[in-house]
Amino acid sequence: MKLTTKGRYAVLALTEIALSEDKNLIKISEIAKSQNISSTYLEQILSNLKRNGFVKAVRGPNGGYKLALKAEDIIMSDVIELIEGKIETKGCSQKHISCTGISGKCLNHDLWDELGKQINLFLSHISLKDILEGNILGRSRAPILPQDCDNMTIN
Amino acid sequence: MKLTTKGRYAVLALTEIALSEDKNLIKISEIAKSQNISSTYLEQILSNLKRNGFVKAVRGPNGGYKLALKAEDIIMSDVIELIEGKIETKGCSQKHISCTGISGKCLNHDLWDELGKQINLFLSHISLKDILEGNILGRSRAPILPQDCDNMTIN
DNA sequence: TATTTCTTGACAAAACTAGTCAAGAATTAT
DNA sequence: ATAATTCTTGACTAGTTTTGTCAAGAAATA
Repeated sequence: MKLTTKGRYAVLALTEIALSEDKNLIKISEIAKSQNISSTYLEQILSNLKRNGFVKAVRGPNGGYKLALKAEDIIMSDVIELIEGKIETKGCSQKHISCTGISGKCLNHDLWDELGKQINLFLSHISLKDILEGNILGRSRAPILPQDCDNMTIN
Repeated sequence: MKLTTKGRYAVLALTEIALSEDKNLIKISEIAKSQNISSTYLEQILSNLKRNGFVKAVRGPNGGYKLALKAEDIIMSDVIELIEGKIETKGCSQKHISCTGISGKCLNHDLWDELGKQINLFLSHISLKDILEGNILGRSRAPILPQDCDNMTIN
């Protein structure tokens, strides 16, 4: 599990691209200047977003980037997974051996699995449109209490 | 935001220590062997947990570690924050300058702030006791929908 | 045809992770 | 007291990852 500048720059760039939709195209250099990011570093990130269908590029004079999808269809969990890789955590250090501690059972996998699920669940409910509209604050939620679990199906 | 082996080893070690509570003390070498972790590396982690009041150490023959708190009072958000540092993410790359993009407003801070909040909220509801009892799976929750936010107070 | 802009891949400094190692301090058993 | 055991602390290090830079090239347009 990690979140580096690369993931943040990706969202930042998408936001800037979306905000320029009226002008149709925005250049890497414009995003880089506006956000104080190295433009050569941004190239890598945008190139990746392009290869995976989030944005489209136009070369040549007056070229630049635009969104390839509608803002509401650009989901943060997809973007972050593309740029940062899958959010996954192993609960114990066993690599090939089956994972059993003194207890005879690894009690830790569940924690990290569920945390990963929680992060993904959160990000999968947030689109670029939500960001543009400032619809983010106050959305996090406490987990379900154990006593509540009994009568529930697990997703 | 990050989660490394150090954080996972910490939880793993706490679990092993808790499971040995009947024997009262467990040695670093026992945990290391049982979980296939370098014992010299574990030393650093347990030393840190000790300095911060999560476990107690007894030196000398038949020495070892035990919990300094009840399992239900060892909260995962505290443990992870101690070992990994604060879960915090900056939404943009501006360092000293006030954070304004083309939009005149940074639309990204909210996303990372809220994600950090979500992670902390999740981990703050999970104690070592929950882990020992296997009470973790199925606890993650979808975020609150934007339209639901209007009538709610933000925590 | 020249200029602009994206494209790709190689390269590299700095920071971080995941350890190792060694000297020492405290405790207990003998 | 002494030896053995166990934790304590801090310095050190190899390897990986992050965060970039750089250069050569391809596509589009004026």
